[in-house]
Amino acid sequence: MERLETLEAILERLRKSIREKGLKNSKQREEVLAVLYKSGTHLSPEEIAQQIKLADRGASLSSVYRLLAYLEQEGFISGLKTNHGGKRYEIASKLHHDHIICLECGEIIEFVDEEIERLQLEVAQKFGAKLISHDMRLFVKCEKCSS
Amino acid sequence: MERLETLEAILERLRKSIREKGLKNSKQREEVLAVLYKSGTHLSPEEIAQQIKLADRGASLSSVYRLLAYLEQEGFISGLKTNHGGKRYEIASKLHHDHIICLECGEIIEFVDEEIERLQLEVAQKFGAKLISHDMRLFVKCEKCSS
DNA sequence: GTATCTGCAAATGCTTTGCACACCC
DNA sequence: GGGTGTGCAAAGCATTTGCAGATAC
Repeated sequence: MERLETLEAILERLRKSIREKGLKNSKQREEVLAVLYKSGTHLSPEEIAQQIKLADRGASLSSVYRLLAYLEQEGFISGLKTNHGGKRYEIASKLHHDHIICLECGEIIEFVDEEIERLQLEVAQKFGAKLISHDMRLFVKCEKCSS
Repeated sequence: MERLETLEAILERLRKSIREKGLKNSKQREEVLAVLYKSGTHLSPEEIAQQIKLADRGASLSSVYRLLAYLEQEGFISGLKTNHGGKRYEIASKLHHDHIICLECGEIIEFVDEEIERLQLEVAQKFGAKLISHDMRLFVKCEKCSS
């Protein structure tokens, strides 16, 4: 999925947001965001901690959990519940998309279906409501797991 | 949401399915199903164990987990991951539906759009996957909250 | 300087598993 | 009677929390 911003632009937004809240920045916080940006996929907290360990002196798993919670709350990343293992995270600065999740191996596929998007708008209208956002997950048995 | 079957009919299906697999029935297994049928809502494993305790001699929490896993796999019930706490279960014998949720007042509207259902099947197929189930929530500002 | 952030280890919450006994077919 | 099912207690994971020391502003 293509990106909407450069990593540097996102980090600038992060720094500004931290400053405005009177918080303090840290290398670890930026690293978590950078790792998610570079990977482009959905990573588990464990995987993120591993990646940072490679790139740098590292971040403890508990810090990664704390940082992820903060970054998600601030809208820099978004979490996704899987059926296999725990939550996974991805950078929020991507084009809108929905998810297909394999119930057996946990693989995640991103997709957009314009027709469904249009129908969702219609459904909301039919009930006199204004559509703000949506969350759609298709749970499947993927190609690999079927063979 | 209205029910499609009586409890007795579901229990009959369960007994048949158990027989065909060469398994053995148990009071606890039927109780789990009965509790979910009667409640009509989403219950946690803990709540289910509590309910059975009241109605009967009870079932241990670990058995409830085992029974829920079996019943879900066999399609008698369906699990739902919540944001806080663990999984919750509901009887599968309800009409399928999705949810429209108002971000302001929290109102929940149930709906089904056959066209979207069809497209979801198509999307999964396009990726070579077999659709098992889906979860779709439309977040809106409802009619009342807009005026 | 001081409030926030970090790492560690222990605690927590939900779920699963090993084992001995109970029960259904 | 033999194979399933059950309850109990212990183990397993993912996640959270308390605390002492490190660090950013």
